[in-house]
Amino acid sequence: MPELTDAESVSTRDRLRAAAAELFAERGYVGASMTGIAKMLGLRKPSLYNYYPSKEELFLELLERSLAAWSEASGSAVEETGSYQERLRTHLGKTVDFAAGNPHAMALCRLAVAQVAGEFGDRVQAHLLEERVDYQREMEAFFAQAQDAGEVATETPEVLALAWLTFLDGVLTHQLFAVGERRPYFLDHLDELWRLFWRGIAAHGESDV
Amino acid sequence: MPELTDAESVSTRDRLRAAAAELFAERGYVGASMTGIAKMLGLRKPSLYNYYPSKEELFLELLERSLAAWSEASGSAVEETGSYQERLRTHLGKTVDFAAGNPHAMALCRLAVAQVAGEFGDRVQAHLLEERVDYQREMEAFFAQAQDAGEVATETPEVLALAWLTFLDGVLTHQLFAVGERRPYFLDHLDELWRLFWRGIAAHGESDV
DNA sequence: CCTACCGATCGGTAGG
DNA sequence: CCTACCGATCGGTAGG
Repeated sequence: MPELTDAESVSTRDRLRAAAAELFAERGYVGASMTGIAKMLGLRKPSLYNYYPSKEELFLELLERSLAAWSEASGSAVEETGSYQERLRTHLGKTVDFAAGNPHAMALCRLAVAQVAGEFGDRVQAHLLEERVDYQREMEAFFAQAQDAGEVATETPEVLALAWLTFLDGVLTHQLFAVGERRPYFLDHLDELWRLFWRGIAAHGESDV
Repeated sequence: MPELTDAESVSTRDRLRAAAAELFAERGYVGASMTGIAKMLGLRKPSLYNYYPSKEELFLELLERSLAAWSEASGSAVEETGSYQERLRTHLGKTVDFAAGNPHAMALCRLAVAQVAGEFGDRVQAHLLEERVDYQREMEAFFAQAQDAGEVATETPEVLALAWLTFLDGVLTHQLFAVGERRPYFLDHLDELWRLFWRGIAAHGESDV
């Protein structure tokens, strides 16, 4: 918990986080050096340690902030208005928009899954997996409600949530491959992809309400 | 192109590749050190340079071999027998089986997308993207045929192939999160996920053949 | 296949 | 916020 001194040092802290997220995303955990991050800010390496006590702490806070920002930006599908179909479509749009606008956040999460080694890597991986399971549970609750409303198929909510995660991960992978493209080409087809997905999980012809 | 001397040195080369793939997968490109790879083989670092002239060449060959093995193991969906639905299901099964049995191959590909820096990183990324586009084109041809046969919906083959890639990437992401689990839990639901996916892209009620 | 070694860079600290 | 520095490790080479 670093203490805040004045407005300027908060601002430097923000710039530090932005630079670090960029370098971690581009080069991986080990490949991003503290010297490299400092250079992006026009500073020398030791100055960074006024803001974060170690590289590990810096990475961990970036990851936590990314997950929190993501979660906030994509909103809770359960709390939207309209049909469950509309709610999920809105949730998808928010999530994709966040990922498009914050490519580093997505890259940090991918990194954290596997490519951070040792005891620290295990902590990071466990943290991420926990968030993922929480999200999965939330979506299971959403699909259970959608099922009660007769909007989705009669598979278990667990399977429906798993199908949603599969679709969402797939879309985000397209985003990952589109780094560098100003206008990712798959975005032009997002709505068609969504419609095909929804058709797969929508309730069958007869309504049972 | 290293020259083969005798049976023993080929075997050491194979062990080197296996060890290197494992360490790259676990720690990323920079995080995996030549010393670390050598230690896994009970050798000293300089000995590795009898087999590969540099770390970059080693990584590149591992990536190419992984892609080739993957491509061979998952087969061409177009060349299977049976309905297009059956062909695609078989293709999915082979791909998932390969990924489950060769987690390092998958990890190397994820690595290569983003976390290899500099000029070498650009080469690697371009190589991978090319393979992906080739695969996408192949699947577009598959879906064009399936459409002629009246098995799939009337979206363009491009969109259908994109939907397939989305589904497949999503499934492989589940696999990525399941590293360490002896029996990835999502595999128990693979067939249900497949059915929901197929329902989304299958031809609508009336047949137009 | 090894020992010995190269210059460069790593995360982090001391001290101001 | 800096200079100066720590021991460790990096990819790679020389020479045998």
